[in-house]
Amino acid sequence: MENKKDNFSEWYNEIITLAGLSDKRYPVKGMNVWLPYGWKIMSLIDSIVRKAVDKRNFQEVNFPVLIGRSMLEVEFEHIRGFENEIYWVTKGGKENLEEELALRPTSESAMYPMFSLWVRSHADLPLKIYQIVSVYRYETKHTRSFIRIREIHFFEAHTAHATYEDAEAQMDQYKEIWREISAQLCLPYFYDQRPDWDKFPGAMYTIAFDTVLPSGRSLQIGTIHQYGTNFSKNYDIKYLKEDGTFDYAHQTTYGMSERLLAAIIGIHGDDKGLILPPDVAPIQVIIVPIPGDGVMEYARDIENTLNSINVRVKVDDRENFTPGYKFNDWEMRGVPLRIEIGEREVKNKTVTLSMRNIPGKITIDRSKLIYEIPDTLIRIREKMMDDAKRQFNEHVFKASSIEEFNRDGLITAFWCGSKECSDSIEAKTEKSALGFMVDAKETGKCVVCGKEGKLAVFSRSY
RNA sequence: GGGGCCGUGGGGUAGCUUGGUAUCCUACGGGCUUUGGGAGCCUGAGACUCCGGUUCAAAUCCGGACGGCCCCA
Repeated sequence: MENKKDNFSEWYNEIITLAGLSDKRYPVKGMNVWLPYGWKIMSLIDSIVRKAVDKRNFQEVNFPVLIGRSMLEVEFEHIRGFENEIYWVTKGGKENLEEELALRPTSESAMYPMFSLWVRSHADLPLKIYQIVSVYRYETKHTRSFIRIREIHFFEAHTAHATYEDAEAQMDQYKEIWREISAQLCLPYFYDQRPDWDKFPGAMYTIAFDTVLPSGRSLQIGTIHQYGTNFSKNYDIKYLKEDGTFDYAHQTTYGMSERLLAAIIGIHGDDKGLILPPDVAPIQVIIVPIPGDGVMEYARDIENTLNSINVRVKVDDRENFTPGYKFNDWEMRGVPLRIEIGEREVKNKTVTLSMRNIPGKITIDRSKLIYEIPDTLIRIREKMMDDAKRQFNEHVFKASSIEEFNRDGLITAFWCGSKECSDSIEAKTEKSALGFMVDAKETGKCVVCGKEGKLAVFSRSY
């Protein structure tokens, strides 16, 4: 297997193939086939996301994939941000369509004409919906599994509120949701506010959640957008206030994609393969029997016990592979915890545990399983988060001059906010401004022009 | 838009300079023996991107198409 540290890109491609996550041989460029194991992981990620938003009163919907040209081309800057990457459906059978239809690149223009019908009065607000669907973007750049593709597995939440303050409160709630999700996925991140020229087309402002992969390049894994009334004015989403006057709704969105899976692969994996956070592992505990008297019965019994406490467990009962092969195979697939059972364990009424991310093996009494296994899965998750944070911090450098930008990773530095200074940095270092760090309070002199600036983060990004 | 590199079984490759039976690893089917850290032996099936040219003969040389990758704008 490729060496992760020195050949990250090759390692990344190889592990996706070996672990059976996705098959990129599908003969349409930029469109890959989700394989069973990869799709299962993605589905578990989705269910974590669902749980986090459902409990905050979002409701799941499912909009059509096709959007009429007239809906999309409502006259304002939103469409211009996407016009070069839209797939158009122009024919039905042999006939040209009267109105061309777009495959959604994102769903504002599909949803907001409906919002306009649904939102009548203040009693209809807040409106909080989401969907998890494919979106389509004709990427011209180099495609890369789960990172840059043309059919994207996408989560998008959309809200409408009575006031700007309510919409701002929603922005804060998004951050809370993200804290919850990122803890389960063991992903460290920065919040930063995108520069105006890089915000979501049509938004007032955009805040991104950025992480960094071992290559030193940053990866945007989530964005939240404050729309204010930019969209509601164009899609005519207004409501009757208590005083009898009308006002436009204030809107926000939250977007994430299969890049979450890319981040999990890239950040946690090692030279043996994937390491999956227990919360998204299709198999949390793999039981490997070492053939012998009574071993299979004992293994099945333990499987039943773990099933009964909702641990995702499987016995590897394949007969044509040796235990050693199975150890390596499941380590490559990232299973967090392995139980080994042979005649020794049967005789002593014990099990032997091996954690994917902690060296060594331990033996415990079979009677303690129902407490020890859930605790161990939590320990594994905590260790993964600690390791990921350490790795993240090793890729963050504070720079007080442009010369210090020359390292692989995220660079934090003071910046005045001007496009000229960001362009100048990009020309010299290949790194560009991701944005101002949202929670940083410090001020200082811009590393390019010396004017008063705030703390910003720069990187070469995916 | 400009330039460069590359297309060989499912995956990874050798062979190409100097034309002649296509190599090895892995994965896959069958069989026997194995199983506490990637088992062994036997056996089977499987490939030169396409079109044209040169030649007795093309994976190899020439031209073109298609596809992939990289760099620059």
